Amino acid sequence: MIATDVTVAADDAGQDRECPGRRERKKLRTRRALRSAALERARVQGPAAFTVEEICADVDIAPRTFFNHFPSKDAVLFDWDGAALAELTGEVRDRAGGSPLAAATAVVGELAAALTTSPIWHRQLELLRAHPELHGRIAHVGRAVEDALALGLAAREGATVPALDHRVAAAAAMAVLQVAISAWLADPAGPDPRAVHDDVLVRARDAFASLPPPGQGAGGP
Amino acid sequence: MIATDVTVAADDAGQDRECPGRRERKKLRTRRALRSAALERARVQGPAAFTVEEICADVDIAPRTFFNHFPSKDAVLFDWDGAALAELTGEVRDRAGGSPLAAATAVVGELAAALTTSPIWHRQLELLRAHPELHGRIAHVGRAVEDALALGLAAREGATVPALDHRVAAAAAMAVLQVAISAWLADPAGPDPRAVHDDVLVRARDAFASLPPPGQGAGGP
DNA sequence: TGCAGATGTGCAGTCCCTGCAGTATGTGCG
DNA sequence: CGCACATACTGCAGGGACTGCACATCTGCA
Repeated sequence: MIATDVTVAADDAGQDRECPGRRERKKLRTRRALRSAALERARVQGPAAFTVEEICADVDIAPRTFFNHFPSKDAVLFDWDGAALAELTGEVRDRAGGSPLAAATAVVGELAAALTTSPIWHRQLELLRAHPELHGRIAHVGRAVEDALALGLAAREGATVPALDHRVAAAAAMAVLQVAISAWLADPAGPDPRAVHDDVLVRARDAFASLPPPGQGAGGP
Repeated sequence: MIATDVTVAADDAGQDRECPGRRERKKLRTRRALRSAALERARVQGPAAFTVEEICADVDIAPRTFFNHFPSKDAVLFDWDGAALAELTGEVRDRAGGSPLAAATAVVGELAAALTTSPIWHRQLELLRAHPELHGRIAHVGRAVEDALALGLAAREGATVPALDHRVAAAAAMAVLQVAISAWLADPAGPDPRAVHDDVLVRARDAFASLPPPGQGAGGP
């Protein structure tokens, strides 16, 4: 047994939002225990080596039950449940003032800052650094976050479906975050993720500032 | 039998690059036949419903052989082989003049233009429109293309490993392409992908142009 | 023609994931 | 408290993806 209840409880203490009842709490505990056990197994054995059966034995549930909590084995490692996404959407929506891109990058910047403070995210990023082949399997998470951002940007203006500018802002912010994370993973001894994010953001802004209008192919300087 | 040799031959005639020998040609033919059969099966039955065994029967190879051509069932639908990626890298590398972002967006713009002309890409996009749940499964393709772009940008300046600005430019260009594709899929009757791409690119540039310097949170007017 | 390397194939096996049916546990109400 | 209801948990059976291994076949080259 690798993951213990102690580990689980320490992982994201304080993230306990509302407690709608014992059933919900137990479900949340099981969810986190599975995630924690999976992260530990993946760290020790490798992401491809651990099996669903193993982490189910770690948290003492039936293998069949695993798939009542997560749609796939991959999903347990990098998981953003609907509540977290909705919270992110709300955070963007409530950020009044400034352009959509300003709001999106502000929220994403705080997200980058949280990467090192959240224990779970730290473990996930360490795993990602050790096994770069996981990049592809978590791309859908980035897409989900991007959609949540775009939804928040739309809600900020009273709309229910994101406009093109909202999608552009969300995609740009996420692209910045992705590059920042990659750069930080490549050089963990360098600046913290928040600083890297701001650096990348400035570089992106400068790059677009000197961009000639498109449509005519390669135009001179 | 759904996919026929005729379909296969007509799919991307003219893409026959060098013919290094009968063995290579036969391998390429099998590869394309598998891809074509898979696309047709996915279109008719749905991406989750068709089996490897079926498309292997279509092109008359052993199921075991399938995994000598593709690493997974998902890979056969949206496939960029190493040669195509290397070609893309070269295209970026040979595009002299202008900033990295200008070079990247120029190449990506041509790529967007080719989306409607290439029969294979057309079939892939139609499949993507009919089954949006595939978005997540092809994210690694976008990542691979992004890496190829960054590599080309580095090579353009004589470097062998992309610098941060190269990664930023590649990520930005791919983010623009991704948004453009999504928008075009949502409204196929609208402008062609190339026009949508240029539109999204301008919107991204404008968004960054009015972006306040990061680090102080929301300080907009 | 003969050799070396690459490719195709069959087999056995592991693991992911699913539908179904039955049981246990938490929840709300009289 | 006791009862009905809603969820969650579990075992079972099965399909299908994917792999390692050994062997057959084919191609390029001398």
